Amino acid sequence: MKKTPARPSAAFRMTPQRAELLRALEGNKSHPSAEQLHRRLRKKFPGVSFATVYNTLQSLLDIGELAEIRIDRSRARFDPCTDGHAHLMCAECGAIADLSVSRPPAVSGAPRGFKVLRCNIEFYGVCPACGKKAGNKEKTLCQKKKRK
Amino acid sequence: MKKTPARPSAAFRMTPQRAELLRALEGNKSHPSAEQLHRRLRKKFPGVSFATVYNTLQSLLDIGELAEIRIDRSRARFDPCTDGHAHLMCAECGAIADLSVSRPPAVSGAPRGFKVLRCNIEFYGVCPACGKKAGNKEKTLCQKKKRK
DNA sequence: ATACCAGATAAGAACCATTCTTGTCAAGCG
DNA sequence: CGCTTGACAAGAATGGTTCTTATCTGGTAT
Repeated sequence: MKKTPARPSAAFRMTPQRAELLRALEGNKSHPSAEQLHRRLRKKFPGVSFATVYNTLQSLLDIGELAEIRIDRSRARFDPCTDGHAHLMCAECGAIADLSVSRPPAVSGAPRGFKVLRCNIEFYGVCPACGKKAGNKEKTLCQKKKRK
Repeated sequence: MKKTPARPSAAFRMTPQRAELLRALEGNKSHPSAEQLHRRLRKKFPGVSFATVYNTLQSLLDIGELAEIRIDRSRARFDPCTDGHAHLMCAECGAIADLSVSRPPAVSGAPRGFKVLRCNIEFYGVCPACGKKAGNKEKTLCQKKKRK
């Protein structure tokens, strides 16, 4: 007469597609976007749809096995490492690097009664490779770049 | 034979629409979205288009008179105060409050050669009003909320 | 075993903030 | 005055993400 728990508390159900997506994420330090993950997944499962990628990513986010990074204004990026580290993104090529926060920022002016749940720290800059390129080319080419 | 500077170095050209938008922004601590600004602007100029709002906002961003805030994942928010303060957003109602950073975070692991240009610090939480509401209602209602 | 059911998948439509395009207009300058 | 530049309006286009609908599948209860 129970409500048929059936699957143990609706845990993450493993499927071949999901396993491959997990494999693509495991230890991945490149902070891939949904599109990149979809491309990679399609190599093994040519028929896999974008919805499957988004659904799986959402499930992983729900169970806390994945972090969504919003440092890239034009699309979400994902990080299998979920400790609350900071990120540094190259404004030119979009590469994202990890940073560990050894000392959290001290803030003032926090409205009373605001319950803080999470903190994001993001840095924007120019990566070594792009910095080198900028040394050669004129800067005029890099100005209006908004999306990749 | 000069390149006809015409207007003094392409400065920000004032128009009634722009003046009204500036008025809407001046001292505005609510971090409005483009849509909110458009609504407000339409009260005085019913025919004003979204493109005008975006164009003007972009111009203001270009000349550094406005800051774009990305703490709200679903839309850009704007802040007439451009010093690099931090923000705190209520995950329930979307309200954004200001915070001043009295001590910048210390980070390690920064890749060599990365030239840092800018830093964002964002906090997410629950504002006093929503915290009170959550005390009454069940939490089940607030789970899937993604966009307003 | 077999029917059932929750969840997974595929395909594509829908959504929506933002950007782009096109044409028109106004203002400053020569 | 005509030219040039930039503002404006209207709407189309873009593109990442979400939603919908219709199967499919694998574990569970009977």
